[in-house]
Amino acid sequence: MNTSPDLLDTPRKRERRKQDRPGELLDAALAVFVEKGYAAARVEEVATRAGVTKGTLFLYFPSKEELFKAVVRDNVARHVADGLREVAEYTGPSAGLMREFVRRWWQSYGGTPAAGLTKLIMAEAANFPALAAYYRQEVVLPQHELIRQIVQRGIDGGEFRPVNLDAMPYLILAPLLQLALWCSTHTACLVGPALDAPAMLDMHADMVVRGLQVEGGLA
Amino acid sequence: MNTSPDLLDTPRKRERRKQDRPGELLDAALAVFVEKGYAAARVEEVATRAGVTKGTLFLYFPSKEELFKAVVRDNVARHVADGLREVAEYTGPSAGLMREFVRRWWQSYGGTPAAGLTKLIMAEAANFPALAAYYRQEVVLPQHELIRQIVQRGIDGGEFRPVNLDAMPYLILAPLLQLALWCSTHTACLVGPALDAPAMLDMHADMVVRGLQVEGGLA
Amino acid sequence: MNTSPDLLDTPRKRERRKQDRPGELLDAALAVFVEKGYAAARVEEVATRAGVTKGTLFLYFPSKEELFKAVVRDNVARHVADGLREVAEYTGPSAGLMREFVRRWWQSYGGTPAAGLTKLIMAEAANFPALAAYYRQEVVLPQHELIRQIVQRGIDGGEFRPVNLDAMPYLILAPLLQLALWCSTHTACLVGPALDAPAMLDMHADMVVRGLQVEGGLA
Amino acid sequence: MNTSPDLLDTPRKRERRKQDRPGELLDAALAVFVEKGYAAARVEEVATRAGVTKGTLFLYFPSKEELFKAVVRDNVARHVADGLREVAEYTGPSAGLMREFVRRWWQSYGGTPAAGLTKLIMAEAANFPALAAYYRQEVVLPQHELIRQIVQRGIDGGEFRPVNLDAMPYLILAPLLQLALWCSTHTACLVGPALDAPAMLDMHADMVVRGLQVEGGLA
DNA sequence: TATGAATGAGACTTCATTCAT
DNA sequence: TATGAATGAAGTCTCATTCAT
Repeated sequence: MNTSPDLLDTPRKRERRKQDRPGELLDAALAVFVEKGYAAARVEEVATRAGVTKGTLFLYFPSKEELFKAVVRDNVARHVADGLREVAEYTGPSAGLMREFVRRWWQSYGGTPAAGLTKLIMAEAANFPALAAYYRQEVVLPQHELIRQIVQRGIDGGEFRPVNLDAMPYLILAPLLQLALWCSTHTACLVGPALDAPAMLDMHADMVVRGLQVEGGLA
Repeated sequence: MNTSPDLLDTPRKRERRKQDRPGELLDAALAVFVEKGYAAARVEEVATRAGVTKGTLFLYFPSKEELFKAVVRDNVARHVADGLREVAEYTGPSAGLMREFVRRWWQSYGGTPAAGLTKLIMAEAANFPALAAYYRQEVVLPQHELIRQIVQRGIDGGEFRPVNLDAMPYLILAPLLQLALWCSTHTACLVGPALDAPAMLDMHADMVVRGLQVEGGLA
Repeated sequence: MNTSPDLLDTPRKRERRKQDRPGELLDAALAVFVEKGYAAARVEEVATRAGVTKGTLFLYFPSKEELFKAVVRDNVARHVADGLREVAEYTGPSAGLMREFVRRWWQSYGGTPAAGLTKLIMAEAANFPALAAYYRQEVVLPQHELIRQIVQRGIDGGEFRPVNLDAMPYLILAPLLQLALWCSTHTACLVGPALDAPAMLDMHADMVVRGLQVEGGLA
Repeated sequence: MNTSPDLLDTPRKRERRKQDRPGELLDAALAVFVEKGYAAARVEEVATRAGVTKGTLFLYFPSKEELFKAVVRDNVARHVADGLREVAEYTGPSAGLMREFVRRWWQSYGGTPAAGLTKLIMAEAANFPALAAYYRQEVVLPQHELIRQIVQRGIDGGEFRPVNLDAMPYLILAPLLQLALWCSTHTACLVGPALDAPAMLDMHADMVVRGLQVEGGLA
């Protein structure tokens, strides 16, 4: 009957597991959903990967659909704007800022398991319009805004040529998204042996910067 | 009582239908699969959209899976390398060739219903590895090769700077694929009001060409 | 408008086919039903074996069930009591009569395609009680009666020992029915390499006669 | 609050059910398959007779076909050679041995629900050749061998006349099989009011023994 | 909290039957 | 009479969800 004194600071193993359950389930669910797609994913496989049984999963999430929504929210919340805002504090040439953005995007999102969300949301947009809208609001729009700001900064500083600001987010994000997509899919079978992500990112940043710089800018 | 002379060239209604059925079903199936994903698509909806009943569909395709494969093959066969090869005969500056490629890609694939395949294949790659391999072989690799050739041509002609040839296909295709993907998804909910595809394509081609041109090239 | 004079005695080929259709369909149906069972038999296969299409079959028989009933009636009508009655006119020892019965039964029923009916009726008795009753009335009971008469004749003549008349039909028919059953099923897989039917029949008749004869009868 | 001491030896209701389920389902399936035939049997009826719903059945058997195979194997395993081998230890006249064999065959197989298998296998031999082969190997051949041994014993002992050993299994088993078949089918409709099985068996054994005994043997 | 047996709605698929030609 | 495309009822099977333990 003795309650151990460390109850509060050092939860016993059992309890820690309990607290981790939702997280473990969400991780497993993300993996399975990304791999199979929403409809083809079986809740039993999610449960198994999380080390519990089907019934247990339903103690934490009332339905497959809610589990799916939680997966999206969890990963969006986890990564959105994670370190991106600090980009605002960057001082230095806009070319470097752009390269920094690309690097950080990959670090905090594209290279993480959450990148699979991109494919997932894309594939299920028609089936879960509310979720798509949520994703757009929380992920897509902020990223677009950030990119516009970066480009505007370059133009204002005379480093970049004036361009249509609205197109840039798409053109800059597209290779990043596509790369994330390839990496989260069993890449090999679709695009071939090992994509060298870092090299690709550098190349991409390079192309973007060159494409934006004023003509003969560095001459 | 006059036996019309066109009895032979004007097939009777029933027969005409029979010939058109597979095509109508494949079109309907493409639409439903793209919209819902493979697993969430119901064969009954495909049949209904094609104007027939469930049973009829199985007269032409032995299973949902075979229907899916047929959809992929039909659309791949329909568009692959459609007009792309003629690019090879292009004479003139490589910058113009690149712009021509982007324009044609959109015309013959990205802007067609078949563009939905991109999302479909991506989402189902893990569930249908054989199909993914087929797609890679017939669609991905030829496109990559073509892009490498265009860039190489530019480099050889002194118009483009030397770059890592292997990265270029990904960087050039990514915005095209992403645009196709956005357009084939109920775009509005994900990326917002109306994407101006032509403008985006021009901008993309522009960025690519500038990113590749030798420094101060036109100076 | 000239009706050829031989219309009645030498029907033209086309017409003969038409007249034969029902018979050809019944033969094909018997074969398929025996091979697959009623439920597993597909009307299309029956039609194909008869050289026509599904639709044509339904011009002659309004439903699968009616086709089945027709098959039973046709074969029952074809073989029942075919030559058996004449047994009644037999003069000579009852042992010989018994042997003659066995021989004729096989000739006119057990060895014909109609023998497959036995299995069919047995298997479908519960599903088609009316048919089973019909078969019992037209086939089973007459045969039983005949056998009872033969045995009674032997007893009356002092050749056979007095036995329970009611059991004899079963005991005498069982090996015949079973043999018919084995022969109509892909025999090999069930009872092994080639059953020598004639030898078996002789042996059976021999056993029956010996089993019936008065003790030391021929001594 | 008293924890009953028999907690371990009296499984909870749920668990007991779980253990019994396969057996209950197999029994129900045997009955339905025998009654309707494989194709006409509906899995839902099997489930209902076992007191569960459709879905539950598929928890224990992955498909209708596997259920069918399990039914055959279960019943074959249950009865094959059950008590028949002990016949070998029999000491006494071969006539008595033969009568004993007939009695036991009925006791351990013909008179049990498993007897329905005979009809089932016969009817489905063409549709399930592997199953037929299995049945032949495990049931038919051992029985044939046993019968040959019994007859041989009688011949060796001078009790039976020399006969073709290969025909005897068929002739001796045929009435037994046929009787089993009649009893497992709604007998009434096919062979009439109540077959007196015991009397029939005695009569059969009697006929066989008389048919085999050396002429004037008992005189 | 965790289990896992049980459920039943819903999907794919088959095939007897119809009917325009 | 013959065809064969089309139908739709019915059956097998899956899997999210429930609930007694």
